[in-house]
Amino acid sequence: MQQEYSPREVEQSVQKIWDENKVFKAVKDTSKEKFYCLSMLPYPSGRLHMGHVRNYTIGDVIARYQRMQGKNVLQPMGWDAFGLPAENAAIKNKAQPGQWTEENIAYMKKQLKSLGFAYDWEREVTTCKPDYYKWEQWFFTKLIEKDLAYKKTSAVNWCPNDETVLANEQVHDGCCWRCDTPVEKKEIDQWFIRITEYAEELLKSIDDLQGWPDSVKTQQRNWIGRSEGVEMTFKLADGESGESVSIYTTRPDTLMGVTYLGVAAKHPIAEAAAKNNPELAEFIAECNRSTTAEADIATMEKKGMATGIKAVHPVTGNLVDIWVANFVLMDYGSGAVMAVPGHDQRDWEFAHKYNIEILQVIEPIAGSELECDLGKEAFTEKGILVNSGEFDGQSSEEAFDNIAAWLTERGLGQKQVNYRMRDWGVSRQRFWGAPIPMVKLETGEMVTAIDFPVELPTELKLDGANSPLVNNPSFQDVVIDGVKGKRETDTFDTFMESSWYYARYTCPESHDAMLDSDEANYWLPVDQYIGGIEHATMHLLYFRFFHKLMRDQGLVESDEPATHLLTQGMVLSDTFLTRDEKGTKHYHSSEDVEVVKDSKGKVISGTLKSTGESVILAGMEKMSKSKNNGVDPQAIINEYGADTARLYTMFASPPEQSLEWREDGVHGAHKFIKRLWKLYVDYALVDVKPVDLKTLSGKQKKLYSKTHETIAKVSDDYGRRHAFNTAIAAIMELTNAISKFDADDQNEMDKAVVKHALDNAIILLSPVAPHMAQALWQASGKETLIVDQAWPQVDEAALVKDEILIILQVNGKVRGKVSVAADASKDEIESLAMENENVAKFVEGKTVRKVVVVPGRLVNIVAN
RNA sequence: GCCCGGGUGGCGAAAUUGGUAGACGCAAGGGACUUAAAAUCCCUCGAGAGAAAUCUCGUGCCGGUUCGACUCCGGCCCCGGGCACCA
Repeated sequence: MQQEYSPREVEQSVQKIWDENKVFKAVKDTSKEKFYCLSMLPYPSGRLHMGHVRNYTIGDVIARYQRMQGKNVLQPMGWDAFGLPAENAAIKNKAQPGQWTEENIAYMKKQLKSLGFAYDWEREVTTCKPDYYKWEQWFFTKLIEKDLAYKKTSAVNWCPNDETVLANEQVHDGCCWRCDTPVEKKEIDQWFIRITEYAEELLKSIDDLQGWPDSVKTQQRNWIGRSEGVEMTFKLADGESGESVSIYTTRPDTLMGVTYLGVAAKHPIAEAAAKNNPELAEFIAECNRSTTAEADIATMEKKGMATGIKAVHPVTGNLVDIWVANFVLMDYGSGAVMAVPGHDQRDWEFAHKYNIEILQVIEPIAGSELECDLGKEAFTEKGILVNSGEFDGQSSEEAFDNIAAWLTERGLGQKQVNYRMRDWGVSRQRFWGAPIPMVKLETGEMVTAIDFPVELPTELKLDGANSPLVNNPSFQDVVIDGVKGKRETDTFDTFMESSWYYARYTCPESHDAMLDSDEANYWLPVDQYIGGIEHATMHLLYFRFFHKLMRDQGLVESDEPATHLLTQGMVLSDTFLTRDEKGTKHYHSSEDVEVVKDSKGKVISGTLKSTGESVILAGMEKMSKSKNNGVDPQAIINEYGADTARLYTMFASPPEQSLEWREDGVHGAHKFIKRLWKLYVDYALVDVKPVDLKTLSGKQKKLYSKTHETIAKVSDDYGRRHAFNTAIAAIMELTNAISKFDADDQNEMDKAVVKHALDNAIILLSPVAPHMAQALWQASGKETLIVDQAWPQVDEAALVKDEILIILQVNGKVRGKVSVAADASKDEIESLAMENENVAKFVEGKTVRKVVVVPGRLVNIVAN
């Protein structure tokens, strides 16, 4: 055994043992409790980043801990291999996206292996391979059969110059990222999956997700956005051609306050009105010069223009103007809204701007402190109806039901439950994705493909912005039952692949079915899912939805894909920038910056090493290429080893918080490993007798108790709290106690207590730093692997305390401390408190009003 | 704009159910070892006052509840994540 810690040698030799013995191969075994530990699969962008290291270390610590609890653990890994970056790289390098992706996977796999994660690599899934996506295509055709998938028109970002569809990411300040042309909205035919059919179940079963964070569950509830309201129609005024306008409102009680209707620029009424109205046509064109991103739409200036068309108020018969409004979306609801400026703030602002009548139809309940001044703002609370004819005097709640009933009787509307969530658009006009398995026959009929996979050509001709699948006869031309047809050239949204990969891991070798139900139902649901908080709604909702779809297809039995979820925070790092004459920002790597610290060590300024120019300290930001503040995990692994990288990322902050990367901290983690290594090697081959609590001396008992307190703390932190940072802090405390313990070479029991503490320290640390723990384990002569070692049991007797420290307070302020027998009575504690000199000083001259005794903790004397 | 988080020493953080604010670590300062540096080891380390005991202040800001608030409630400020074609 080496006296000095050498991570490179240790890690290589330990990884070799794991590989050669297939230590992490997972096999179904009904005699054991299973534990499926899953980290979100990476997009193969080229190299691992620190976010990956953090995500996968969290998963690995949990997986190894659960294995040592005796469970049959499955921890797989794979690649979310379709996506936009491969297309961009392919166009840039004039190469095939598949080849670029494969090279990235090979490199990143090597990096993952060097970090020592306990993956069963035999289950590796790569989503761009036909044997994976063919089942997704097959499944889509099942959804078509059940009418859970359909085609409709929907808006995309369109660059009129390049004549191509742009992702939101490819739109910069409303313009195309390539040619800077202002982006327009364009309606095109696309495929959708009816997630709204499952909205109610997706909402209700959130309550069953007890192991999911509340923040994610709340975000999902709000995303689904269930509301109860009334759907109703406004007929167009006499003499107007066209149909009626359908709207939905959650406030039918304010119906009498409607003074106008708002419709989307793409609404048929708006388009019809624009035919003879060039000014309106120009306004509609202006509305279409925007992106499809909701954040853009919600923050843009609210604008509108009257169409000149009027609708009839269903109750009063009054005529109300129909306006085109840029904040009404065609893709959401019916593309029209009723506007009540008296009781909706956005409508109020719009009415003010365009001088539209503002009516009060709700007043505050008598005696309430709410103010209603429609000259200042809308009154949006519920209250009592006024100016509402036969509904006057009713409460908002009563009027909701009565107005709904009134409309229902006359066939003008009815109560309806609505969801904010929209159907899932899965069409992408891209070439690096799974082809959507649909065929348009020459008869005009749209049919599902019958042959799977519908394979993506491996040699794609890239000659510009358009998809090489379009106008590509060798891909598109097909004959189904003797009828010629052309294949769909859109590919699937990559969220499709990442919605079911977790199930495929359970049976990656299943060649005649999407899933092998025996395997899937043994391993599923996932017991612990780990990934970034940024996936709280979209991915994690599609993931839940797909599981229910697969259940209803008879592929799995459970209702939810994962029982526990851990969402890890981002990895941030120092950002440095300079500005040129134009004010353009230039980001600089920390390696190129010389920092200046004040006397307390706080960084106060910095200069560029090359030119001496002073830099702006832009604070901690998410590591990214664009900010030039990324730290390459490979450099850390090369310098300090994988165990240090793992230890630092687990110690620096709790997993759910963002992690601020500091090289200094990495160094500190490395120092701790070296210290524990040194302590251990001296004792590695010391042969000791078993420890018996009853015969221990005071100092021995203290270390033995500390050992068992640490076991209890670390077990709880790993298993229940996922507080890896405090678990490591506890192991550090134990290590400090070991090094302070002055063992007598001649005292057998001294050595036994120290060895006991050291053995436990490395077992407890092994999920985080598995290589060094295994190497030390071997060094002490053990032939089994530390990962197969049973997790240590707490000796409860060692936790029993004879004396307890009691805090003495006067009026809530600490005035002293006293050690009392663990079984001291309240009265005894109270009198001990009164005897304390400092306490007496503060009570003197005052009357004791009350004494609060919290057993085992404190005494608070209230006196004045 | 809407939804969800977060804000504690010079820094990362801890305080698990309302009960000692700052565990553990980094940086910094002092010391030991060394020709020297690195490495390692020891000591100090929220601010202010004091020789010390100890006292006062202190968890983004303002207010409230409580014997007692980092923790609960109301209002505000700032930072981050998401908003449906980045993944």
